[in-house]
Amino acid sequence: MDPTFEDLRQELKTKNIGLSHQRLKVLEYLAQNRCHPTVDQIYTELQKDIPTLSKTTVYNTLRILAEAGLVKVISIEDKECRFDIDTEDHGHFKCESCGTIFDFPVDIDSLIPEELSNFKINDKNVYFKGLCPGCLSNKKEIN
Amino acid sequence: MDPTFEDLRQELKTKNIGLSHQRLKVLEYLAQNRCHPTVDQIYTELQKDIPTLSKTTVYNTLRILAEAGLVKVISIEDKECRFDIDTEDHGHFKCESCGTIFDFPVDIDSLIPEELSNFKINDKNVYFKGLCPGCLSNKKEIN
DNA sequence: ATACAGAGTTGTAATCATTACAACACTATT
DNA sequence: AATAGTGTTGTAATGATTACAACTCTGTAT
Ligand SMILES: [Mn+2]
Ligand SMILES: [Mn+2]
Ligand SMILES: [Zn+2]
Ligand SMILES: [Zn+2]
Repeated sequence: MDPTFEDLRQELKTKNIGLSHQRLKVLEYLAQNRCHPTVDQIYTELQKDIPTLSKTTVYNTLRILAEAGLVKVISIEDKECRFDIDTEDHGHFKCESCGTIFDFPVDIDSLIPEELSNFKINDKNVYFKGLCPGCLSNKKEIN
Repeated sequence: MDPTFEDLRQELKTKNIGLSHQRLKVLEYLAQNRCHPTVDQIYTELQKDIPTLSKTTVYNTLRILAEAGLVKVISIEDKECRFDIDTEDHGHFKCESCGTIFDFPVDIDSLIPEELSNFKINDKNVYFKGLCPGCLSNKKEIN
């Protein structure tokens, strides 16, 4: 189900978006690191490969990919966006202790109420916050 | 169901939070303006009553109220927080054209999957984005 | 009354992610 | 070689939020 890097490359071509080296690298990074990275993580990692990379390019690329529907922007809070190559509907759980963001399945469409029948829905988000099992057991050990 | 201003005042007292003039005004504003205002909206409006009001105080107050569970912070995106006096579970729809945030009912608990049974959930959010009926019909008129 | 402590408020400066913008590089076409 | 178009880069601006130190207010102990 998860699209391969090649699938994504093909989709860019279809949408007439130039296949620059930097764009492909950002896309590849997202395809291989499905941990919902921040701009800074992407930038810092790719800089190892592309020493001249500019953070502006990362921002530009992510905006283009998001507009093309290839990545989803996740704004759980933090005023620091995260990016998800998985654009299928699913929920996110952010651990308030370790910061990890977990995916979980959600049948979002089943909860659209009658009241929204006259609205045009473009984007659906479900996210929870709390503590993950790992951090919960760490806490127990301390007590 | 909606708590009155007096209920809220009482709850502050119970939680040993000082009932300063500024705090009560912020609380009152939120109780009377259920449009999910921004810090700036709250600040600008209250300044008419309290000319010496500082924006820092608004930030401080909202943090205290949020920590006490009296208001809910909504971070739909925009890197501009909004505040909701309604802390019961419900969904939010943000119109991408006029910016209005609508409430809608959601049975959030019904969609918590098995996979999260070992997680401690502190905060649940559902929000959609798109176009509201008003903006949709405006668009039709133009075409 | 005076002094003192604690809580709350205020204004200013810092922080930090994001955006704007202009110069530069790269590629293809004439 | 000149030109145009696209993409990249670095720097400066923006804007919400936070840090911080000075000030005010109120109640209490001396
Ligand atoms: Mn995800
Ligand atoms: Mn609401
Ligand atoms: Zn954790
Ligand atoms: Zn609208």
